Amino acid sequence: MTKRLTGRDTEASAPAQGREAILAVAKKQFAEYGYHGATLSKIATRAKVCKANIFHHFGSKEGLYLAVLKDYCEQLSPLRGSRPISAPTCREQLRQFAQVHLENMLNEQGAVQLFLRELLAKDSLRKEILAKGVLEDNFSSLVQMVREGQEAGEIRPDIDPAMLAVMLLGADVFFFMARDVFQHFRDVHFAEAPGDYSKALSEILLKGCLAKRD
Amino acid sequence: MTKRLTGRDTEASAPAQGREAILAVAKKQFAEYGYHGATLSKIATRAKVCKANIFHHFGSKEGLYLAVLKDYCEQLSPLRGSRPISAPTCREQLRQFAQVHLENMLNEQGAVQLFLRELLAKDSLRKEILAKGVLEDNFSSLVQMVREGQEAGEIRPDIDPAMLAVMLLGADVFFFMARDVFQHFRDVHFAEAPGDYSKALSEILLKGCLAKRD
Amino acid sequence: MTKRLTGRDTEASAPAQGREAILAVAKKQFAEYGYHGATLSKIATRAKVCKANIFHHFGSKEGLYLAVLKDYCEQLSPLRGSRPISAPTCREQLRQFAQVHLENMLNEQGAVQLFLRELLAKDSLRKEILAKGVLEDNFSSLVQMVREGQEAGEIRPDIDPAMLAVMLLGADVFFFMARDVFQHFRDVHFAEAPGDYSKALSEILLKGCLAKRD
Amino acid sequence: MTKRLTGRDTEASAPAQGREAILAVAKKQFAEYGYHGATLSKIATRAKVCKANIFHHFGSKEGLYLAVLKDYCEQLSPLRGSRPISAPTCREQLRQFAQVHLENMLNEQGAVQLFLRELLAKDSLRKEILAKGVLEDNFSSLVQMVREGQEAGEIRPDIDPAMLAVMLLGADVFFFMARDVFQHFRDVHFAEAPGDYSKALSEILLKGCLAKRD
DNA sequence: GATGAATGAGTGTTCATTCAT
DNA sequence: AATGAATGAACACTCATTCAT
Repeated sequence: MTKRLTGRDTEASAPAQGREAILAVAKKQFAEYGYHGATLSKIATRAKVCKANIFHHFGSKEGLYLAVLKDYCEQLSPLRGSRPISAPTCREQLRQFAQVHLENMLNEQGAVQLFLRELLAKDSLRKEILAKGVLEDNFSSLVQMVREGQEAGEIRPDIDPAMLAVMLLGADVFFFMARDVFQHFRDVHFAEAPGDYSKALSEILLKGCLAKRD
Repeated sequence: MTKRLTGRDTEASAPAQGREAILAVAKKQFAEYGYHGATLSKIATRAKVCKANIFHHFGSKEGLYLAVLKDYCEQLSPLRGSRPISAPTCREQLRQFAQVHLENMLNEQGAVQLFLRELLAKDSLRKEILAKGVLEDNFSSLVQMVREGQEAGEIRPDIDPAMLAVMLLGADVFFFMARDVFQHFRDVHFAEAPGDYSKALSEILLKGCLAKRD
Repeated sequence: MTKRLTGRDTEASAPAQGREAILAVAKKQFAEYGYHGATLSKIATRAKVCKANIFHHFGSKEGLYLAVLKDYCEQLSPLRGSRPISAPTCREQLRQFAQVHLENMLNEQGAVQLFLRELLAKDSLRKEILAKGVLEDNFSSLVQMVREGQEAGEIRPDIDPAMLAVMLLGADVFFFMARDVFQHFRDVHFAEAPGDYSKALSEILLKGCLAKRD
Repeated sequence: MTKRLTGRDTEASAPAQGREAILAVAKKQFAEYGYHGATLSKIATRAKVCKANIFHHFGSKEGLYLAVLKDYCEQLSPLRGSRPISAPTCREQLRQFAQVHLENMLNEQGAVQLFLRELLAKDSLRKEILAKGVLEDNFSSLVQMVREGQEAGEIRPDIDPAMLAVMLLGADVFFFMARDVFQHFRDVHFAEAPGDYSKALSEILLKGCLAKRD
C-alpha cells in the first residue's frame, strides 16, 4: 500500500526510482565515460540515491556494469525484428538491412558506444560473451541472407558471405564512430544523412565501383 | 667521455631513459587501458622513474596523454609512405592500399586502439584535432585515388569517392576491432589472414557481389 | 538501547566521535599551525578517524577550515555576555570591560590566534566576514558604552569613541601576541599578570599620563 | 667583462639578479603567505631563476627564510632614526613617536606582517631572538623617553613606563592589522588617515578620556 | 653561478566498498 | 529498500631537496 506502483515507469522518461533509476543513470554514464571513467558517486548523485544503495542492488561496480550490459543487450536484440526484413530479392533485402541496421545503431547510441568500447578492451572476458552475442545475431542473419541469394543465383557464388557481412557492418560501425569527424571533411556529404549513406553503401556492395567494360 | 653511450637504444626495445622511458611506457598503458584506466603510478614504476618525474617532464596526466597522442600521430603519419602505392591502374592501387592500410593498422595496434577509443569519447576537443589529422591523411589519399580513377574512366562516375573511402577504411577498422571475436565465428575464415581479407575486400568493392546477368 | 551513551562527552574533554572529534582536533591544529601548516593527515590521525572521513563530513580542507572558523565564532560571541558588564559609572564599565575582555582572549587562545592570523592574511573574503563578525561585537559594545559616558558628561565630548575602543582592544591584542616576548623584557612587570595589566591600562585610558599641572 | 655590474641594482626597483632577485621575491612571498604558505617553486618562478639555485645560495627553505628575516631586520632597525625624535617636551616627543612609528610600519608592510606572524607562531625559537630584537628597540626608546618625562615632572610618577609603551605600540599594531576591517565599520573615521589616528592616539594617552572635574 | 633531471615523502582528494541502523 | 558514517587503498599532484654537469 505504501509502495508506489512502479510498473509503468519504464514507459516514457518518467523519473524511475531505486534500482531502475540507478540502472538508467549507470547506462548513460558507462556509455559516455567507459568503465573506469564512470564513478559510483556520480551515478548515485544523479540517480538521487545513496551510494550504498547501489551496492545493495548490484553488489559491486562490476555487478552494476554487467547489469547495464545485460540491459543494453535486451534492449538491442529485439530491435532487429522491429522492422522485419522482407523483400522478394536478396539485393532488396540487403538494401533494407543496411538501412535498418544503421538506423538501429543511431537509435541506440549508448548501447553501441558501450559495445564498441568493450571490443577495444583487452579483457576478452566479457568481450567474447557479450559482443559475440550481439554481433552474431546480425552477422548470421546477413550471412544466411547472402547464402540464399547465392543459391537463388542472385549473388556471385565466389563471394564469401561472411566477407560481405563484415563490410556492411563495418561500414555502419565506422560511420557511427566517425560521423562527428566526418562533418569537418569537405569531401564528405553524407555525414548527416544516414539514409543516403545506407543507399550508397548497398549500391557499391552490390554493383562494385568499376565502370562496365564492354 | 663521461656521458654514457645510449646509441643502440633507438634500435631495439632497449630500456630508454627519463622522458623517453616514461613516454614509451605511457603509450602502452594508455593504449591498453584508456585514459582513466591507466595510472601514473604504474607508468612510473614500469618506466623505473619516480612518479614526480612524470610531472617534471609532462606537467600533468593530461599533458602526458597529449604527448602520447602526438607521438602516436607522428608514428602513424609517415607510415602511409612506408610502402608507396604505385600501380598503373586505379583498381590495382585500391588493392594495394587495402593491403598496406590493414598491415599498418596491425603493426601499430597501440596507436590505433588509442585513436579509436578517442573517437568513442565525447571530448571533441582532442577528437577533432587528432583523429582528423590522422584520418584525413588516409582519407584524402583514397578520395584522390578514386577521383583519378574516375577521370581515367576506370571507376564509375556516379560513385561518391568519399563513400568508397569510408567503406574501405571502415572494413579495416572493423576487422581490427572485431578480429578477436571473429575467431569464434564459424562462418569466418579470414580472421587470422589479413592478406586474404584485404584481397576479398577490394574484390567486392571493385566488382560488387551481384552475379553477372547477361 | 543499542546506542551508546555519548552524553558526558560534551562535559569535559572526553574523546568525541566522528564529526566532532575531527572538528575538535582541527581547531587545535589550525590555531597552532595556521591553514597551510596544518595537515589533514595529522588531523585524521589525532582524531582517530580515516582521512577520507574528513571529506565525508567537510568536503575539503577549506570546508573543514571554514567549519572551524564558524565554530570558533560561536564559541567567542556569547562570551561577551559571560560576565555581564554592569556598573553605575562609565569609567567603571570600561575598567570591567578591559578586565573581562582580556580574560576572554586568554581563555580562548585558539580562537584568537586563528582570528589574528586571518587578519594578517590577504584573502579579505574570510577576513571581512569573520573578523568583522567577531570584532564588531566587542567594538560596538565599547563605542556605545563610551557614547553613553559622553552623554552623561563623564567622558570628554571631544573624544572619538571609536578611537578609545581601538586603543583598548589593541592593547589587549598586543598583550596577547607579545606576552611571551614581554617576559624577557626587564622593564615589563605585568607579563604574567593580566589583571594588573588591565587595571593599569584602563587607568591610563581614563586619566592620561600627564602630571596634573595647576 | 662578461659579468654585468650588479652594484647599483639595489637602488630603485631595477630587476635584481641571482641571489638578490630570489631574496626580493622571497620577502614578498613569505610576508604574504607565511612560511608554510610560500613555496620555493613559486619563488623560483617569480625570481626567474632555477629552483636549485635557491639551494645554492641559501641552503634550504629555512635558510632562505632566515635570510629574509635578517634582511627585514636590517631594513627596519635604522628606520627609527630616519626621522629623529627631537622635541623639548616629553609630550611632544611622544606625539612625534606615535606619528613616526605608524608611518614606518605602513612603509614596511612586508616586514611587519612577517614579524607579527612570527609572534603568533609557537616556535618561540625565532620568535624570541627576532621579534625581541625589533620590538626592544622601539620599546626601550619609549620607556626611556617616558622615564625622562617623569624625572622632568612632566609625566605622572605613578605611571608604569612599560605600560605606556605597550599601549602606544599596541594601538599601532592593531591599526596595522585591522585597518582593512576598519574600513567597513561605520563608527570608524580614521581608517584611511593614519595621521589623524596617531594624533588622537597620543591625545588620549596624554590626557585620558575623562572629563575635567572641578 | 646556474641549470635540468631526478627523487622520496608527503599533499589534498577520490575511489569502491562495508557496516550498523 | 534505503541511508549516513566510516574506511583503506589508491589517485593525481606538490613539496623541499639533491646531484651531475
